Amino acid sequence: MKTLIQGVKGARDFYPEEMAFRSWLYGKLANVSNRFGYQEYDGPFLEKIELYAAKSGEELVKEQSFVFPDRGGELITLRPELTPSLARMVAARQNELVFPLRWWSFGPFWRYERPQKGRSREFFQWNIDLVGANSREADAEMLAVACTFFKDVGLSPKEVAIAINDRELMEAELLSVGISSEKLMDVYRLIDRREKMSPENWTNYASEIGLTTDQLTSIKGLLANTQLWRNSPALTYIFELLNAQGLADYITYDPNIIRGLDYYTGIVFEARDMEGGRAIFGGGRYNNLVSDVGGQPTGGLGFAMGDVVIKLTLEKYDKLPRINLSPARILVTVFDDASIKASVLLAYQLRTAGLNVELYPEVVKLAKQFKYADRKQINYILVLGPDEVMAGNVTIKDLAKGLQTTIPVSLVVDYLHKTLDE
RNA sequence: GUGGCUGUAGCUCAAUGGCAGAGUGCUUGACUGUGGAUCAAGUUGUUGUGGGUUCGACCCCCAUCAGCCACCCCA
Repeated sequence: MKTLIQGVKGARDFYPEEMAFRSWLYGKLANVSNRFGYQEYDGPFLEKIELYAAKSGEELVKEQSFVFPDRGGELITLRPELTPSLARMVAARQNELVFPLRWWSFGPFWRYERPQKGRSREFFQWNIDLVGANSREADAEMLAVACTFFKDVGLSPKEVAIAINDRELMEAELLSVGISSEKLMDVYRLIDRREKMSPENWTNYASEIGLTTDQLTSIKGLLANTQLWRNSPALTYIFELLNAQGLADYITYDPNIIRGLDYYTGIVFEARDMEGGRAIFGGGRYNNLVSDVGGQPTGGLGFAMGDVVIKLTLEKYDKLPRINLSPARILVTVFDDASIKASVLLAYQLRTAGLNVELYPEVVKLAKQFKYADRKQINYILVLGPDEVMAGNVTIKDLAKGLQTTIPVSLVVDYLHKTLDE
């Protein structure tokens, strides 16, 4: 025990049980992505630090990313997010890609932070983006993708909700109460931090960025107005489109949602557990990102969801899938040295017929083989003892039902196919 | 990066500074061709790691590693 070499802090092992969940999750989000016509892609796991420094701010990258010099001395970053890579890839082939493009990805990301529940240093993330369409229909589609995912994994509107806001609306409202356009970014940051600061600190922060008491009062008024969306034809229309798809139950309007990242230009949204807990995913529209990395101005939007928090949420609401970890549902036992060849042959025949079959790898007591099958949740056990071999039969036991039957070997493939289909 | 809690058998957890335990699991048997139930016996440890204090340390002190919680930050 003490001589075991420990894994890297914050990195996770995927034993078959965890891997099964990861694969299940991948299947769910791949299915949703594909149903909306999105193509799977991926970026490199390594990027130059400049890609992130260009848009995210150097502090963020230097302190929260894995950065190391390669042998040539160049600073390399383990990707902390995918959107900059996406923008770079789009910009690099802007003239040959077919827009609007719908892309999705599921892969590993790294951030150098102190691990705790719901946050590790190595995690998987689903990214999905719609680039080259600036319409409100595009906005509504991205939200529909998110809602559909929740529906597919069994999370109801009572359990999770997607809060949405629009930076264009907030900009108009803030300008109307006398905030200058130069102060907008500061005010966004102020709004984003409200939940994370004490009221006094928040008020102090407001005066630090040069807001008057009247202005702050106006901002508080805006943030308390859950009907503010009615001033936005765009949001009103988006809600209509979602309503038409029966997905509006997941959506709530929240003027406090502004998101921390500077690059959002339109709608912003995040999904939360209704009973508190971390944000399950976040996203929004970014119309300047592609041009920021050197491409032609191209708008887009998308969101990213981490595997850790969604797993916690599913766990909390008892929505984790019950996955049988054994690919094989059939175990062929071996009885003794005399009959073992018959068992090997039987397993071979079943596999040839397309069935997943385990053959017990050594001659031990039948009880031990049965126990093995039981623990591995292998439901069907085939026994080929002297009696069966002599008569050309095989005995099949259904562990779940506790029933067993003996049939001719020639019928076993059909029998198992039929039984497994039930 | 800051503050706090925790670390004992494969797992869940006990043990006033004085013999390191229970449940569960595992092995074997009751049951010489049958798991999951029951019963019996057996088995499981450098108490995270490294130092220190003490006649004596799982217990107290220091360091370190890891996990968790709250900050910070959110990609």
